[in-house]
Amino acid sequence: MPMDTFTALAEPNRRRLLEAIRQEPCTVNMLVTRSDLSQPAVSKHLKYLREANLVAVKADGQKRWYALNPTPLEEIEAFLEPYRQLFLNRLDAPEQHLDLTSQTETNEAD
Amino acid sequence: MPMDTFTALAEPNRRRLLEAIRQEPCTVNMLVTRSDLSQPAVSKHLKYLREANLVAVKADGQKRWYALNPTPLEEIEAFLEPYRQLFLNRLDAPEQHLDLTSQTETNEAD
DNA sequence: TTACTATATTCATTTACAGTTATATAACTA
DNA sequence: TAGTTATATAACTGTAAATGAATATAGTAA
Repeated sequence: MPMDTFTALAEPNRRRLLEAIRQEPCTVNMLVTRSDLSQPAVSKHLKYLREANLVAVKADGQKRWYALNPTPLEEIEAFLEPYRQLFLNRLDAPEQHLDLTSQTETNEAD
Repeated sequence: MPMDTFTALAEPNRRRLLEAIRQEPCTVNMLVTRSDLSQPAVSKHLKYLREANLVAVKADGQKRWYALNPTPLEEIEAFLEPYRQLFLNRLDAPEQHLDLTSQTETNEAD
């Protein structure tokens, strides 16, 4: 049973790995170097990220290039959407977040 | 050690409980009725949601009214933000998704 | 007081997962 | 060919958490 998106993101090291992969495609060794994790630990986390379809792999000789697949994050986005206005109301600066429904002024030249 | 926001949301039943609480404040019995969970199971999940500070409780006689505290969800929002433009580009219909922050180099033609 | 209601907690069991060490496999290099 | 590199996997240990049954606690009502 593959790991779902929420569970994959629940682990902080996996979020950091995904952050690195988001910046640029990475090989396993690059991720080992940029993290505090051992190579098997990185490979195991990448296995879960693959199962959650959050990363795609491309073989290149011995190397495996891991690239981000952001599509499953839409599930998180969809979950978060109804809550967003609720916590946006609590922010200090109320001008920075725009109201979706009432769009009185055009903001295309910004 | 209290449960963090991501881990609290990793459990599907907890997400459903939070959905119910988002619609309106709920007592434990209301949540038991509206879910497939036993009363102890609901209470235990609520304990985790309390630890994650996602809900606030108000005692009212025997009843405990659970209300949503959306503030910790800002952490999820902050994590998701750099990814959003990446998967928004893949959507078919250009919906009215809000883009609060400054866009670096968005695409006007596709 | 007793009985009932609403909620929380304890306990035991099971499962899932994180981390390590060791090993396996495939590709590259000399 | 042997040796090295890159990555994956297996086996193991420890821990967190999911689940269910039983119980505890506290408020309410008779």
